[in-house]
Amino acid sequence: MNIKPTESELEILQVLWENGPSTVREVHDQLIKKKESGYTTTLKLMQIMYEKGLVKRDDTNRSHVYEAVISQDKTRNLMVDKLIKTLFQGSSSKLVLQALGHHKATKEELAAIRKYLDEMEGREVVSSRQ
Amino acid sequence: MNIKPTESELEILQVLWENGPSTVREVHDQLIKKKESGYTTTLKLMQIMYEKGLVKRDDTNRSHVYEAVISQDKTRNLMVDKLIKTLFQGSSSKLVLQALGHHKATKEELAAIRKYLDEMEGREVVSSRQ
DNA sequence: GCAAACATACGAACATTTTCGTAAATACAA
DNA sequence: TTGTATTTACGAAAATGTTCGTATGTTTGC
Repeated sequence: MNIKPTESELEILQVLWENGPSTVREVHDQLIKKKESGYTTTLKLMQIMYEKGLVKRDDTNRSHVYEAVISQDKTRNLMVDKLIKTLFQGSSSKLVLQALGHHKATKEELAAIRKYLDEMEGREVVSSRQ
Repeated sequence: MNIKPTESELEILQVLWENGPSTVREVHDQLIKKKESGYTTTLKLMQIMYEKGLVKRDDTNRSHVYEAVISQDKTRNLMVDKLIKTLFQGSSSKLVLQALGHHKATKEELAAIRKYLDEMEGREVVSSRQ
């Protein structure tokens, strides 16, 4: 998959990931909560995404139902990868420290990260809980 | 600062951050190591960046010397912020786990992250290793 | 001084992305 | 049936980003 979604395409994918397969109308109704735009604009974008293979669609009914082809996880990975390459000299830990340094995380989140580090280093996870 | 550098602009900023204030020639010589392109293309881009306020320049000499206005750290933060907002539902820890999960980090890097977590949680750093 | 090399300025072509108007088909309601 | 609303398809304008040719001025070496 060599395809990098554009900004607008990402917004649409976001809706499809959250709400599952949707019609253009449904996607558009979500989008306009955030930003003014015409219906045919959303339609056109989704048609282009279809041509690109970013979404598939069921056109048995008059209102076609679109579904994301590329998963959120894959896309996240793609974008993180690019960011690390272009802005963090290929160092994922730099990105991690940047993210932790500038964005609040809850106790639970930090614990989750720590747990992940533990597993990664092959340590025994301390059973400090019931 | 409402300005989001474009892809090409980021490449130029990268060079300016690494090498400090530079002439168009110097920047261009770096860029062509990665990608074919004409000199006037680089020139034009840097002129546009100047108009946008992304760089400042010293034009006392014939070869103008350009310098990044926005710092690498600020830019990194900006981009990470956007990524977290648009793809990770505002959760920085999701981004962190994604980055750690899909990209190799060295032992030292992992240790640095752990140390950061320790400090963040106000814990004593356990010296459990040599 | 003069030509070659090098620098900036500028406009325009080109590419990509976004936006929307209009037409045609289909469903729906009176 | 007839008109109103909804949908897709399509083309093209508008907006943004990238690339480069050409003109013009400046420096350098002979």
